Amino acid sequence: MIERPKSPQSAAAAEQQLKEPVVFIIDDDLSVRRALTNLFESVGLHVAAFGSAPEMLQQRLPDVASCLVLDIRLPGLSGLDLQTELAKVNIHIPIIFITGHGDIPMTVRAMKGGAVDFLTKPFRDQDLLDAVVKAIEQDRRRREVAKAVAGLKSLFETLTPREREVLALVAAGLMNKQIAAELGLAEITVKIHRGHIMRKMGARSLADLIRMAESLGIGRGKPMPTT
Amino acid sequence: MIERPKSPQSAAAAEQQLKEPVVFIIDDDLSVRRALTNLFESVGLHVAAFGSAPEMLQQRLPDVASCLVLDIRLPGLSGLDLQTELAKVNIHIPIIFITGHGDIPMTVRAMKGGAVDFLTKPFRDQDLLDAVVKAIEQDRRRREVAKAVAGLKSLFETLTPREREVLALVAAGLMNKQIAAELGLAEITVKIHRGHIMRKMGARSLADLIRMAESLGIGRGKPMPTT
DNA sequence: GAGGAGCCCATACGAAGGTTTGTAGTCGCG
DNA sequence: CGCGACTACAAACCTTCGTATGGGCTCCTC
Repeated sequence: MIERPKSPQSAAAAEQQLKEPVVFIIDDDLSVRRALTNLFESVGLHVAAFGSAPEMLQQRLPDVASCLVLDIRLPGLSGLDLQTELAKVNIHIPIIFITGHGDIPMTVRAMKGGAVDFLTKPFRDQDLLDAVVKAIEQDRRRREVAKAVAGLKSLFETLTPREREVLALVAAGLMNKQIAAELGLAEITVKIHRGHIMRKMGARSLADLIRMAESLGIGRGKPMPTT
Repeated sequence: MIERPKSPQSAAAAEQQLKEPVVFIIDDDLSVRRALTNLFESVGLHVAAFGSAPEMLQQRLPDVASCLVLDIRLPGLSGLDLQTELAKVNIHIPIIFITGHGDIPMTVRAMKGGAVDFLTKPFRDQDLLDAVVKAIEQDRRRREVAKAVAGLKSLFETLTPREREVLALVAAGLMNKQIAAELGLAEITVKIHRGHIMRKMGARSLADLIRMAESLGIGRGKPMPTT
């Protein structure tokens, strides 16, 4: 459950394994990569630059707030394609597109796909920096929420099947005797399950438990769009 | 609390006061308005068309699912400006932009501002219809949620100041005796307030009440981005 | 085949939640 | 000034919750 890779395979991802945000760059033009790298490093941001999408996809993405500065026009897998791919694999890194020759449909598709910003060359360095800072902050918040939910999920998984059933009915607001009837149990049994649930979930009050269940999409909530 | 206007002041808004969705159109070109109106009416959608933004702003917007098809280039108040204005006044109608001469920055601004879609002329009728249908569905869902929250709010407003304090602490998961201590009351008094709260809010269980409090941003929730 | 996990239940008891009935003080308003 | 609201509390009573102790069953694994 707790896994912590100790042998980083990529130099790029390795050095900022800790907590510093990282800006990923994908651009097939080396001089652009260099310029962007310099720009970001000049404000103290860590950078990992790649010449193509596949190069980046091979990497183990570090578990820190990050964003991706992406040229929309790339040989092979285009920027938009990469955006689609990442979404498919459930990687939600915020993307900032840059392009020299973009058009409106491309822009619309990118923004609909959740892009943070879309800049046309030439752009002001400051605009890109602003977008990057904003994107990283957004990713940081997203990761916070995701981590919290993941924590809840792992707690939930320590529950036995029966306990999960009981939890669902508790979250629905039924009384112990109603839950017992529903599941064909004695009330005392429900109480015991309930006690286990509270302890395992680390809930300090019913209000707590209800909110946890809500976050997990149990009882009355609709399933979350995942991490 | 229940208000239902019976004297519609605008013909346009009047005829679909009931439940049919409405497509608003703003375009300074009469022929475009006509064409779009025909297009939408041909698929059974109600339409209200205007030649400029102020014309529409004067209207009483009907309380039904709707969307706005907006030319980005308008004399006076531009489409983007209107989008900004509407956001300021807390009107969240989904907007579909259409334009003949758009550029990417405009597109980005529009999409960042929450636009549903951004079409460039010439576009396929079907694309516009798809966008409109999607936008209306989105608005319908938003209105549902907003209505539910508004209902909760009006219930909450029937609570006395003291009852609200108690509710907050209940939602935080405190026991009656703790709430009593916190507020300098006897436990029995808290129980009585609690009973009133349950009845006034129409909560059928504590789980119910907790979720209501959550929706209202009470206890542990963060304030919602409003309606 | 001993141990553990998961499930079920009884008895017993104390703690917490909730209602009813009745009392009482303060305020503001018509 | 009387009435209604909001507030607060007590006594009495019942329900619901929660836990502890102890017992029993099945299934699976080491």
